[in-house]
Amino acid sequence: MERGHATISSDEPAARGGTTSAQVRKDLSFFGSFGKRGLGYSVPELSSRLRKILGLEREWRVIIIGAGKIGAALAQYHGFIERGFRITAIYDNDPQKIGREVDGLTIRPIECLPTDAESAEAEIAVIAVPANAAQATADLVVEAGIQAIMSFAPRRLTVPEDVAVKMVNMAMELEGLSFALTNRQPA
Amino acid sequence: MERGHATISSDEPAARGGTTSAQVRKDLSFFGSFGKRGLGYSVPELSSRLRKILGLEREWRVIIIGAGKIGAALAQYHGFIERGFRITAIYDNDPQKIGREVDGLTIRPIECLPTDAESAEAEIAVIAVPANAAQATADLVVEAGIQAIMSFAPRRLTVPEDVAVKMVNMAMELEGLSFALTNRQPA
DNA sequence: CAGTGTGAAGCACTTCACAGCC
DNA sequence: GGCTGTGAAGTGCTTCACACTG
Repeated sequence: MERGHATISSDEPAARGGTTSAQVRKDLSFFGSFGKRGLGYSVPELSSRLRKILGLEREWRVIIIGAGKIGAALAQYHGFIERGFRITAIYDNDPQKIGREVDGLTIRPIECLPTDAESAEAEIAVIAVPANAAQATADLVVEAGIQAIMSFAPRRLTVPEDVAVKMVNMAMELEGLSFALTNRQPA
Repeated sequence: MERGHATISSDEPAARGGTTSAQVRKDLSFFGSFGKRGLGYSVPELSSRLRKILGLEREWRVIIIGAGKIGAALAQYHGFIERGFRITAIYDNDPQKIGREVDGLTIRPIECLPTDAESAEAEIAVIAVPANAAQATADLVVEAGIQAIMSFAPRRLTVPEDVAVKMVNMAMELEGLSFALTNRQPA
């Protein structure tokens, strides 16, 4: 953060986040009021409160399903563990891939997921399989008792409402840029 | 799509997209009215209109900056070319990486970007560099005349307002799931 | 009569503005 | 005096509902 300020006021994170100070205060006040009037927010306290609220005090176990380009890249990406997300397993259904190692993890057959889940229960599943297998995979994951899914497949997933889903679709993001470029000046 | 319907009505894409038929009609009507009352929308016409609106009729040239885990994975990911986004170059500043090949592309030194840009102008830049280099990279990209950026660095980028920016932050997505899991039942 | 196109109502999120506290 | 916390006003998006048309 800033060079060791013990306290910050709402307009600084606002500027960073591209929003307004009022917004920041409203958001924070939703969880209670832990700022000091005339002073701002104590940085250590704010940080610890937010970590608690976001559930970042603990480590989450993440499994990756699909050891293709995206799945493998995620498994190797060390940014996750730094943020408290430990990848505990990676699965695929391709015999060619099963048994290979990715960043210290052996790719396991997807059939193992249900039994694995009993012993080493993971909380989050990353779905990185082809679009047409996405729903079946999601069903499997839900069946295994996992309640949070991040999916890279460009398909809306149908899951019970107590399961949280985040979709990431990079092609769609690019299409957003394409739209922006197209509907600006005529190149 | 559905098995060869010549026409669809607003509630079908609505269901797929997880929204309502009214929403779909409003969105489409923003660009003009090309549905037939009592019938629906002609699939070929709708498709071609949307492709035109989104700017997907042409191929866009994309460069990737940063040949680390994420950059390399993107370069190898063939989903982009299928959607009309051709990766034309990949850059890095690490001498160890420069000259290596990634999916048929030779990693080029970042210094070449300005001169490359003159000859083979790309429209979209993907920034996949460490967070602390993101802003400098963005400046470089803007300097080179590129008007659309997709960034994987967890930093807000400051760019001229005629430059479109899309941020992708997977750790933040995971934090969203963490929040959802934490603020559900007490596990 | 099925299904679009669209004003009008409803709703949620954002910004304003200011009393209250440090 | 500075800055939070928060009702009140404002703004834009979403849903409703229905006249209209092929």
